[in-house]
Formats: sequence, structure tokens, C-alpha cells
Amino acid sequence: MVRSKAEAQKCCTTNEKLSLPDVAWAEDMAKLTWALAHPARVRIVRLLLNRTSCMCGEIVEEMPLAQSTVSQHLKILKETGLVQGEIDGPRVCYCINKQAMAKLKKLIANL
Amino acid sequence: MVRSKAEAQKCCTTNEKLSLPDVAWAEDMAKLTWALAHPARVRIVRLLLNRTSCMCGEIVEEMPLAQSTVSQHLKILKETGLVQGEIDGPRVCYCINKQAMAKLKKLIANL
DNA sequence: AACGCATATCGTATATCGACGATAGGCAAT
DNA sequence: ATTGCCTATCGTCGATATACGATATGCGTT
Repeated sequence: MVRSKAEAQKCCTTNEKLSLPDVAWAEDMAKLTWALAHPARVRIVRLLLNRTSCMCGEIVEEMPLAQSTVSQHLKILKETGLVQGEIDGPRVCYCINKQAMAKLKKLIANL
Repeated sequence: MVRSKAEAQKCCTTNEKLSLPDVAWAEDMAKLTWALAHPARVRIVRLLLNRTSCMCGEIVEEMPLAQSTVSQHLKILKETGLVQGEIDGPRVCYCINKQAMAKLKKLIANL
């Protein structure tokens, strides 16, 4: 049976040295994608993109989660830089960090 | 101090009803982004994109991880559909699922 | 100063991730 | 059939994610 050998060659057409992707780059990418790696955070981001900005309380109302849970997700989104929170009196106004979002889009698009 | 009230209005310019993003859509997005939410998986994907295809053993060699760990990451990538594995004799030839990758890119780009 | 509201943080419980070594399975060659 | 190689799965462990209620914090108002 020569099949396996022939197919192996057909399968792996390139034989150049494997270049290890930059570790820092991979970690950057992983950090940003991880921010969106939960449905609740995806929905929060979508919400903010629809509104240009949003009070924290409004987000909580729209989510089937406890206030503290939403706050934790917002914290994660802030830590990754995708979202900014601006204190406004007793409330907090959240909005998308457009630069970070652009970076994410660029990273994914250039994959 | 009228400042807080005025800024609150300036901050939240849109007052339309918040539309909850489609839950299924959010889960879809989260699933795909989660696949890339780990540096090792990002590097594997990058490796495969560079080569059009790659034997499993080659991936293991390039990663500072045990074979079983790499296998687990590959399993995750397969489950999310980003990667396909084609059995070729005693080896397995992995390659990117271009459709899934296109879907991911589209989802992110349309964010 | 005291209160009320909005948000963050704490503490905790459960579930899942991520890593590894050990082992099982599949395939080709002998 | 047996051997040897490659890959997947199992079992386990520590670390982390995720959820919640309870509590603390910050700010404006009274």
C-alpha cells in the first residue's frame, strides 16, 4: 500500500522550517479573545457597541445575571482594555475602547 | 452642582430601547473566540495557517508542552471546528478549516 | 452627618481548564 | 501475529472561572 505515503506527501505540501509564532503575540491575542470567550461578555460588548455608551445599571437589567456577576464581567473587559468605565457621580458610564477593539479586529483579520 | 446630571446626559446620547443581542449568536461568538483564548491554541492555529497542513508530531515538537497536552488543545480546536484532522496512516494531518476561520473573521469584523 | 442609590469587592461554592504521566488504540511494517 | 510508532484518552492535580449573596465603597442629596 503506497497510498499512505503518497497522501502524506500530498497532504503536507510545504516542508519549510516551522517558524514558531511570537510568544508575546500569541499571549496578546489570547488575552483579547479570552475577553470575548464568554457569552455574557460578548453580549455586553455588543450592547455597548450599539449605544456608544451605557450605564452599568442598564447592562445589569438586560442580563439574566446578578449585579455582582455582571460587575465581574465588566472588570474583565476593563482589564483587557476592550471597555472603559468612566465614573459619573454615583454611576459608571461604560463604553467601548475603540482602539482596543480595532486592535482585536486587526489581529483577527491578519490571522 | 449640575455637573453630574449634565455629563450623564452627554455621556449617554442614545436612549433607544436596549436590544438584547441574540443569545445564540453570542454563544456562537464565545465558542469561537474561546478556541483562541489560550496562547498555545493561538500558536497552533498560526502554525497551521503558515503551512496549509501539519503533522501532529511536528506541532508537538514546536510547543513546550507534553504530547498529551497538545493533543487536548487540538481536540478543543477540532470541537470548535477551527481545525480539521485527517487520519493518514499512523499519523494525523491537521489543517485549518477555512470556512470556520472565515466565519470567525466575519463575526469579529462585524462586531 | 446621615441617608439612599449605584457599583465594586469579598467570601464562598461549584465547575471547568490546563498540565502532566501513564496507558490505550490504530495503523504499517516485519 | 507481533512489533514499533504516532496519537488519543484516562486519571489526577492545582489553578482559575463563574456564579451568587452579602457587604463595602463612593457620590450626591437631604
